[in-house]
Amino acid sequence: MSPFKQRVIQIVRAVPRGKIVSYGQVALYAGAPRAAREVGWVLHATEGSDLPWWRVINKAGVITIRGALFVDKEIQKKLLVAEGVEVSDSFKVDMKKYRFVATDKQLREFELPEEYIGTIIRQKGF
DNA sequence: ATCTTGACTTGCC
DNA sequence: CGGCAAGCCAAGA
Repeated sequence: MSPFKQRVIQIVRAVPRGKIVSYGQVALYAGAPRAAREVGWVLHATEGSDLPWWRVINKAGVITIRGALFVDKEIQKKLLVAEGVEVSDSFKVDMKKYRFVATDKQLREFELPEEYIGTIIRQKGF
């Protein structure tokens, strides 16, 4: 398993109940700012594990799950609603309200280079 | 090695 | 807002 995958898993696990992160955000925390699509790939590949994959959606706050065999938008919506996250009929979530932002301490636990953490902190919006 | 395919993002109308 | 093209990068074929 690649280090990237390991980090993605670790990061997603750090997302608390009722909170949401975007793929790009996870990619950023994982040290690969432009690897958002790979995050989706990793989640897909780890289907069946205890990973809270449903807390990862796209940046616009929309559930964009595609072509999954055993999971679909409805399932994900249900899982989120069960945690107290409001999901609209068009599968949209209020990111401003539910977005999870990693603390400095957590970022350090992700074992990223010190200067890279500075880069992340400098990033205001995603 | 080369080409296609995404559970994505960003920028430009 | 909404649609579209390009960018990105790992996996599979």
